[in-house]
Amino acid sequence: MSPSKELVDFLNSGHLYMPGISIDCVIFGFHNRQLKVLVLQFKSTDGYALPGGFIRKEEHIDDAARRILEERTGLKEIYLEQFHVFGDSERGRDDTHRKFSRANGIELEADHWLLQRFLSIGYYALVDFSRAMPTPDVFSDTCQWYDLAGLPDLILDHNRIVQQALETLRLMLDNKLVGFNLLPETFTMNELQALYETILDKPLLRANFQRKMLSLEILERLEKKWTGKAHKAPYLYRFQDRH
Amino acid sequence: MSPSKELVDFLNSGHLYMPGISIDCVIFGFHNRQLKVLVLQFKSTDGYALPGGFIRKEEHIDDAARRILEERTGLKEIYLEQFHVFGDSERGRDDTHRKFSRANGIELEADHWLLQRFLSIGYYALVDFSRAMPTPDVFSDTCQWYDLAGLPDLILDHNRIVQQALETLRLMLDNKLVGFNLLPETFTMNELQALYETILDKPLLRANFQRKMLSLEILERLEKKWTGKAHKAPYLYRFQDRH
DNA sequence: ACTTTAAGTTGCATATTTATACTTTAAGGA
DNA sequence: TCCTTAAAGTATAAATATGCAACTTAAAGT
Repeated sequence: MSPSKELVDFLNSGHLYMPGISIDCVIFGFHNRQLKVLVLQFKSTDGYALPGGFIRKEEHIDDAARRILEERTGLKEIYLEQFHVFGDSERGRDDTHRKFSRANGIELEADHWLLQRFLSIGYYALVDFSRAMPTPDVFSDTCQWYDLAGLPDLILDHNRIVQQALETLRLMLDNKLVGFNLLPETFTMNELQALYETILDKPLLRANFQRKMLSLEILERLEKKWTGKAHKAPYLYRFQDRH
Repeated sequence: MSPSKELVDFLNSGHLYMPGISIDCVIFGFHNRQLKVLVLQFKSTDGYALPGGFIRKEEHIDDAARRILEERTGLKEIYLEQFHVFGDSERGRDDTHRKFSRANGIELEADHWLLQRFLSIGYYALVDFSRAMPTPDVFSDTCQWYDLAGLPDLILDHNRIVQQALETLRLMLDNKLVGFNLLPETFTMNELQALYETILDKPLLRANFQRKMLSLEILERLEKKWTGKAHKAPYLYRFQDRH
């Protein structure tokens, strides 16, 4: 098979980026009581990977992460946070990139920029599942949501990166109180509780959860939501604008 | 002035390291109810900087940080943790390194490896003030403890790096419970409380602090300490060996 | 109307945290 | 010797938070 122009251009674009450093994004979504993560599937190979990319020579690393997030989801102004640098000494020196290129019609030179050791800065993002538009990059067939529990084997240390992102998210849930992009604009108390239960992976008591959330005074109660169900209608809530 | 051999060797050693990435260490100590930080003063200039260094091409980033820590303090097996990557797009592109080299007798070429943009991975370490042996590197006149409150102006964004290390330390104090290298082998409850008060920068109630610490079951109570003071003698404590 | 169901709320026992008071002990001085 | 002082150690009370269960409310089906 003959290589695509986009692939050739990319493989020749090493001079645009900081060498030896990449960014990988763990993009969390929430749907049907399940945490989801965006995963790419490479063209012509069976490799799965986190959305990632490189840092332009004149670009702030946070801007690079935001750019990558927007390219994969179309979303801007999302909660996005750096959580760890992955720096094994042999990281990226396996044959992942060589195999991918070969499967797409290009044999990489031994000193190609993609074949060197790479550090990766991990970022995690929380996005509204219903608003994200998963978009493959030019090297991928698909960009899809996967249940956290049903993730495929990912390349390199990407499974570990997801794991550590999740641990960081759990820690942050107690401390910060993330300006929750994981839910749509308005939501019921039940939906919020389901999100917490999914992230923390443990059941919470309904009465206590409600009391706690309301006492934090970060929620705004709106009109009731019509459900059509044979029971009392729940209120809708929205996160208060932070000054 | 003619440049030293060490300096020349170092300036020619760029090929040994990952390009564009450095490590900066915020090394905390504790003495006289004050948090201290190790700071280097460059030779022949008035520049102050955090101990830092570069990552060898085949070195895990955590090993690099440990190596730098040991070179500056002589200490091994210290609590050391990565806390943030600093990645402004212009970071390292100012004239800090050029001025330093010029003051020491070397004019850097425009494309010298030290003059490019650098990311820096921030690590913080907690060390026993009394056991550390501050040791300047070949580019520094002194390596000294400075009170956190009385830090000089540091190069680049190093003051901000210290600030963020401190914030991370405060957060971790609640969650983890850091295997405290900041104190000597044995200490009184009062000394431990003073440390907490200094890190958190707020007073704590003596009675409650004692109860809390003892309930954690991480302390071992030893014999009493003779103070010669006109009051009850305090017990000495030690952190329990972890399994 | 009566039933079913889930939302919203309330009460209370228990646990944890915060604040205050009391007891103990080492040393100094009358 | 005995009283005083000061800080360590301990106990108690008050205020909050959490766990658990029950009660009330409202929307829709029968």
